Amino acid sequence: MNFIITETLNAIKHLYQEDVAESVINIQETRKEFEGQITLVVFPIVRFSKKSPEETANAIGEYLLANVAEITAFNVVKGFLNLSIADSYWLNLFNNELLKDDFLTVKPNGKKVMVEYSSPNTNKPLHLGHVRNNLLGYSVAELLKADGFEVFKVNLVNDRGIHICKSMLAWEKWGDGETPESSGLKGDHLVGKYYVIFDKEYKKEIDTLKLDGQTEEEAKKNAPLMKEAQQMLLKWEAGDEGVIALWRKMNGWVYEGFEISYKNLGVDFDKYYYESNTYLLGKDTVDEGLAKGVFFKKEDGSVWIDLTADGLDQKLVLRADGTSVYITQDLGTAQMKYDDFHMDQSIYVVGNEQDYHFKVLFLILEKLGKSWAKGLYHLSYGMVDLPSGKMKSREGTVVDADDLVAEMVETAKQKTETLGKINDFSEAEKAELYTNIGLGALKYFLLKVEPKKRLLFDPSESIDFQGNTGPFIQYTHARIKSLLSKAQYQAAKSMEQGALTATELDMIMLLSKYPAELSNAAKSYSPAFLANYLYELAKLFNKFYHEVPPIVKEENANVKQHRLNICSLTADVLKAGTKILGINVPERM
RNA sequence: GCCUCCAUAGCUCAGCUGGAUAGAGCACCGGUUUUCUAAACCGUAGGUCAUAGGUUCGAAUCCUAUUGGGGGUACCA
Repeated sequence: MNFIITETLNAIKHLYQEDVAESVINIQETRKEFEGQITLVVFPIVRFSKKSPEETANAIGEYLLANVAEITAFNVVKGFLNLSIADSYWLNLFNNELLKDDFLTVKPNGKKVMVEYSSPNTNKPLHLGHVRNNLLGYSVAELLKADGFEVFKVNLVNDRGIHICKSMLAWEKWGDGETPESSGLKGDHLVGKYYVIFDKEYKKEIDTLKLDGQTEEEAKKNAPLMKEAQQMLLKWEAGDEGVIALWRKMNGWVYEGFEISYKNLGVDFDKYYYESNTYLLGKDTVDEGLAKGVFFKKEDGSVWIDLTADGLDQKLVLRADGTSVYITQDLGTAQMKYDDFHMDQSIYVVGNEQDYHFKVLFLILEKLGKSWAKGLYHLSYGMVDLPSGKMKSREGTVVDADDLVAEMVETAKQKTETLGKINDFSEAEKAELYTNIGLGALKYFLLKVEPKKRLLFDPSESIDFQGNTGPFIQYTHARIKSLLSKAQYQAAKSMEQGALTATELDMIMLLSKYPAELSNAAKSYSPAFLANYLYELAKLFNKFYHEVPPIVKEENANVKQHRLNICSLTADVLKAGTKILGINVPERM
């Protein structure tokens, strides 16, 4: 559409002897209720033409009609100049640009980006909140890959700390030797069970202490279980063999469980980092900061940074006893990750409850003069809430990831069976299809919403399979594939030179926007933009499909080839786009 | 208290860097299958874009304040 901008600039120069900036030219798609495809908003030009909007629009319209071959007509509504572009222009665009092999691919841009996501605690199974994180992280990584980046997906596993010791302690006390093998419970669920047991027993102790006259705060601190857990953490840090062995065993169970969950969700990682290896990092960075005068030491020996000039607070970066806090570790880990990969950008996919933390972290790294600090980005996403409020692992008010996936697949199975279209599938093919549809529904449901918005999930209302959903897009793809196969489609340019139907034209315009939509989604780190585009495309295709007479029976070979080309490209775009969302589109469903 | 994010149809969400009469899906009501997959298509209905100001030729969009909700807030991660 660049030629319209150029020609409009020419028009203004010719008509009003003004050289105006390109930003003055405001082009948009023509609204459906008016004639034309491209609309020039003339209000910004009025101050140069010194004429009324209508007069200006008409003058520019006349000029464009006379001087630009592709423009076949125009009309003016208030300050809007609606331009009709020749069908031949759209057909050429379609045949020469959109049908090129590289239409769906972007050249490598030579930049490296790291996406850190998932980052689970090893004391409980994944729940719906983690699912959002995983799908978002995976999808953003794929999005950046599709936009030309070299991408590293990493998972920083929180495998140590007091919360891990809680489930270890509870298992030791009440586990009675239970293992995933002995009870048949998935490893992460088994460990999670003891985390809950700890909490329950801990609360009992608190209640008892409170009856003895202690305050809530005192009781929390003095509860024997908590003291024991803290003892255990000290032992762990001291390298106590028994504790380490137990820790290895239970973490091993969790990893086996996570492996399954990750596989079911279809997410993967290029590298795992473990906090048990990184929790001591960052002290060098603290020294560096002190040497550079970025940090300062208080009388008690604790190290701080003063960010009040930046509108933030004073922040502790090292405790008086020399032990790390969360941010100490993150400073060190950030350095290590950069040393490992030398990436240009680094994305942290972490919930919005940590907005402040990352603001501080990035600011500190910048103040330390890290050249790579400007490439850091916190992809903050909203929590997934239930109608009853926040999900809490300890209280058992969570939607379990494994259960949810299983439910979705089961629903897909029931719906598919009811429709009875795939009775000739093998059992394995059926199972694969149910998985793809169930997960397609779940993934689309979570990804179509802008990341930063909080998400409400009502377990009593099942996720839809109709309308603006994953299965709708999958269905559209399957339908096209079936059509192409019936028509024995062969890829080739068509010689069609006739008139386009309105919907055909809309299809070409919408298809042509794919690269820009992709790139915009990548720049915004928002799979939601892509998801919404794909939905729009599928929806428009279904309208097109319904409107045109059966293509398979079309007698005009050029028209037939042309329409099949539209179908084929639509299927390709849907497939490429959904792949980025982690959704598989079936050939039949 | 302070910081920050959010608020659009009964529900779940779109609405890109300000542009024409604010759009989808679900749910509701009605229609479409001797024609390429009806998980589809077409139609009816549904709105004071939280509220009040401001900037602008023009505001759901930008600014300020207020209300409501989420999150954070110096030794948890």
